Amino acid sequence: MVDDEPQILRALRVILASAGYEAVTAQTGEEALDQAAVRPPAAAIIDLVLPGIDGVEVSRALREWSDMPIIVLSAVGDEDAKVRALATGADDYVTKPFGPRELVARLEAALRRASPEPPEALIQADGLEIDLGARAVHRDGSEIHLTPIEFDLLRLLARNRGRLMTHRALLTEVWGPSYAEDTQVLRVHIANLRRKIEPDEGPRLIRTEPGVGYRFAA
Amino acid sequence: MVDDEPQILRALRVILASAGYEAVTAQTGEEALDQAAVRPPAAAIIDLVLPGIDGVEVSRALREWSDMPIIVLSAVGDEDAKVRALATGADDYVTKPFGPRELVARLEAALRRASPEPPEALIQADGLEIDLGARAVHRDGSEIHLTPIEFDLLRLLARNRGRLMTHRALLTEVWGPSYAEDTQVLRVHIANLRRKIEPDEGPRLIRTEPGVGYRFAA
DNA sequence: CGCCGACATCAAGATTCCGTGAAGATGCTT
DNA sequence: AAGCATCTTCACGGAATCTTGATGTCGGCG
Repeated sequence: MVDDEPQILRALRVILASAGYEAVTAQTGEEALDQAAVRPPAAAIIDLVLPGIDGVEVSRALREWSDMPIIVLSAVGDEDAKVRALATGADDYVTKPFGPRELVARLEAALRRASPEPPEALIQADGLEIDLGARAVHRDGSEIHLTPIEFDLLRLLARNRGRLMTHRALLTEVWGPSYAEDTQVLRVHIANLRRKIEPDEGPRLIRTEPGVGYRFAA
Repeated sequence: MVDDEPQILRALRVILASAGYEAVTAQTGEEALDQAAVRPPAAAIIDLVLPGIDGVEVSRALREWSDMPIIVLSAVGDEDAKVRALATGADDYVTKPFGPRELVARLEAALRRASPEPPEALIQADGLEIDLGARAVHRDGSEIHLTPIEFDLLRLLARNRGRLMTHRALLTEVWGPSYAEDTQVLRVHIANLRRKIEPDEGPRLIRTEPGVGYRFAA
């Protein structure tokens, strides 16, 4: 949120906090751009009139590198100002005074549009495809059925490709901290997983590091 | 564009035509939904007060199967009405009177946000046809009657073809967050749905992933 | 060469989870 | 008030999954 009047910022902060959002504030455009660069927010609410660079310029600068929803606030209902802000890249233009619930509703409508669903990764290795989003694994086009534990294990190993995962790390991640010492159960599930995903010939995808843990081929 | 006053429709048509858009008009919500189903427009501008079903209901019905940008027009600046419309799925809410250039600017801001490829309104899989707009399901030309919950379940699964939907995701989407743990009721409805839509032979359309959720065949 | 630790594999239980029929419960229509 | 459609809850057999114990294998080392 960017506004040169601390009073407005306080009010906005209360409104957003009660709707479950965390607010980061700035009083000038420069300050806002600096903060957004350091820690990009999910959305921006920008007052039109600011000392130094104005709200439209801030919007334009944000749009250079970000798709975040931008809502411009203003006391002026001038049509030219609205058109200019919206054409520049703002998603909405709200004139003061506004109701707090309306602002939240407009913010949420903009957020809904901006991020339908973050794309999930697709990991590939030696003919094996791991679709994290669909929770599915394929080899040569045909699906391989994995049980929940097997998939969790594979996902953990594949996300840390090339890195060595200790017995303890695998056990605490998949089974929980209370299983940290139970290497027996880990061995069984690794064996089951290997039977399903390993290629018939060639080097193994899951390598054993005796005494330490397992590693997914790089 | 949907409005019960022909005068407004004419004005809107001029505004949009001068901005380079082709406008299709309707005077009631039912008419609008019919036209949208036949030839889906790129966006919708809907008056809030309509004879019969109102603008918010039209928005909700469109959202059942479409992601098109929706702008709600209204003479009432009531905050409740705005919040309700925006929460239902509208992208913007413009109060009359409005400037023509502002409307076009808001429309273009909404279009800019819209996804390049619209989601399919008719899903087909193995002889099964799911018409999201009409909330109807057919197999081999004959209609299959589904209860509201069954249709919502099927729609959610079919929209995420191939992706695994967890119990929690299905329950929170269809029943609401408070039902997130009630897997029992989910099992019963999945069974009922399967009885109605599954082919007599061959692999199942809805596949069970024990301990995790369900998946609609890819 | 034999022992030992660590691992892989196999084969039962043990446990959890799922499918299904049927019996209330609810709400709407006639 | 009765009928109807729908949703929810319960009970139980069966299936899928997980765990556990036993056995076999391999390499290092005294």
